[in-house]
Amino acid sequence: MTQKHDFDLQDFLPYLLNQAAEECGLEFQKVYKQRYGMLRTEWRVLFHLGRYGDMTAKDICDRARVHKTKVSRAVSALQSRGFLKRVQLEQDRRHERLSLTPAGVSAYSDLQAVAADYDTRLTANFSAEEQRNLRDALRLLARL
Amino acid sequence: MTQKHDFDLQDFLPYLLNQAAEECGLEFQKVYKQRYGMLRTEWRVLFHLGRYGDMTAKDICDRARVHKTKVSRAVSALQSRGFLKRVQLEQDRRHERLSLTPAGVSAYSDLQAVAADYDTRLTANFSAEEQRNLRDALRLLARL
DNA sequence: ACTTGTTAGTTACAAAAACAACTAATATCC
DNA sequence: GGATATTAGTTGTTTTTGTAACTAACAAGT
Repeated sequence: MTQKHDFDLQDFLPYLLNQAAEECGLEFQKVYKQRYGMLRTEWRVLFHLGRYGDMTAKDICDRARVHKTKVSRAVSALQSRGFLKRVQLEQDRRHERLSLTPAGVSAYSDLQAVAADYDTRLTANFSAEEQRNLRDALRLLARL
Repeated sequence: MTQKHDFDLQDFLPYLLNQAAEECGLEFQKVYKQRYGMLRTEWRVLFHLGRYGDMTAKDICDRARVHKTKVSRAVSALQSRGFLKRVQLEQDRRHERLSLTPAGVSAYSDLQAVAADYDTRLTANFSAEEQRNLRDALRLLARL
């Protein structure tokens, strides 16, 4: 019986993407975990608010493509640790505007700098054009 | 106070990689989940054995960079559903050689074809050179 | 032979994620 | 105005993962 072996697992894009994402995520994860005890979704919520300004949990769900239960729990955790505060909107009391506290802003600034650094290091071996092509391709694949 | 906003979250490579991996993994995941009730690690173990031939759990751990507990559970699950069998090696009874059953080979063939198809569709919008560059970059980032 | 160390794999328990069911507020249709 | 549907967000339960401790087999030095 002859096997086909059309392609290698290492050439399968979903697999490759996953391996790369896992490898690249690890180091940064250590930082926000050890320095602030944050989970991945918590860091993402923090980053959204820090980078794009106040918004509701729903906004974050849509922008980051994270399920609302994950965001809900991340928001609770961040609030209980004093990184953000919630204000119910008067015009529609279902929504609540989330905004970072000074501690939140400070954590964001710190982590954002680490992230920027790390990103630079990750792509140090790529030319400017290669970097652009890579990010373009990834954005396309991610439908962002 | 002026914010720096060095970069966008969507330009942060670990984030981008993650979003792309998640998006691209979804569709294929549905297939192996619905068609064979497999988990991600189970599909990977199946693929390793189908594509690269019999090997031990440890070999799979090393090649796929998966923790041994995950592989152990995946192997048990695949075995209990009749997709693979284990044979303890005589020269060293700590090892066991894993090999696919006919049902396992059949599932592999099927899923492998689906994967090949899907990969082709994913990269349909890229030129041959762009595809090569993308995979090269990802392999580099994944340290594969 | 016998302590010490290492390796392959499993098991048990804790953390995190996925999924579904729920509440409360608003919108819509009759 | 009142039943019905939607929407934002939460809570509870089940899967899945991560971590650490464990067993069994072997290796190596003394």
